[in-house]
Amino acid sequence: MTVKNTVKIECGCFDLARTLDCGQAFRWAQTGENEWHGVAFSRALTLRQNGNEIEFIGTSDEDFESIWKPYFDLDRDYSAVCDRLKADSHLEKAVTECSGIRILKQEPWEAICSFIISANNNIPRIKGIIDRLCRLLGEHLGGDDYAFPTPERVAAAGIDGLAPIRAGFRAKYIIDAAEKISKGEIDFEKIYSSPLDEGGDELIKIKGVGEKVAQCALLYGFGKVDAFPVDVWVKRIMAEMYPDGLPECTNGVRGIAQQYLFHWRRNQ
DNA sequence: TGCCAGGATGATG
DNA sequence: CATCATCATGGC
Repeated sequence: MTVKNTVKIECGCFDLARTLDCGQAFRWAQTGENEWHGVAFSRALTLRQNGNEIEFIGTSDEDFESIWKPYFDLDRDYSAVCDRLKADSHLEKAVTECSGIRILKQEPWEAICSFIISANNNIPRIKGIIDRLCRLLGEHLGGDDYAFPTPERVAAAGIDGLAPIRAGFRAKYIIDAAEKISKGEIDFEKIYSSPLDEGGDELIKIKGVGEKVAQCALLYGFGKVDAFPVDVWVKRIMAEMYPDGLPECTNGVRGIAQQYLFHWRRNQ
């Protein structure tokens, strides 16, 4: 029997607000001055930050180890990663001004679905659509918390069943993803063990998953920290910063660099 | 290549 | 107030 309690950690390079609200995950909401609440892996969690101290409220030691540690990428040395990124004069600004962003390792299906919804969309509405999807089809976890619905539930709902979430033209893509994944047509093990482009090819079998969504899913859903959306990176941000191409220093952690740049640009 | 399919939201004029 | 672009697409 697991006991719910509060787990406290000391962790530098972890800014709760930036990590939870930088456009990589869409299910966290600010509930207080330094307090956030959300659901991942069918578990609700409240987080509080005080300087370097982070409290994980309402979890168990087991869940902290098996779910939240990998979810918040707590075993990665972000100080080392950020130092490496800061060696690049262009990234330095973004990493310094937006310090403390960690890459969340979300559930693969949730990441795929979330980034399908992100196509030609904006963050407030992405959040709204996902919230309605979870309320409509997700398991009720008590209180105001709902799990992200299983692909089976979503597939069963069908395009018409998704009407209330108001996903627009994306509904048919969500259903295609739910169907293919619930039938086992997408080989998750292969994605985990393959090089980036092969994993991307597997994901692109899903309608609504293009090159960029595939890279997002690899980064946020499969922990492939070197994946990043080439188009967004190069054309939007890097074009001004890097007329001569990508900096070498980000090899190995490009996804992390991308997230810092994305958040930095959003705050300009 | 460019546009559009839903539509809400924040930025901007 | 109006108008515009929006984080990741696909089909015409």
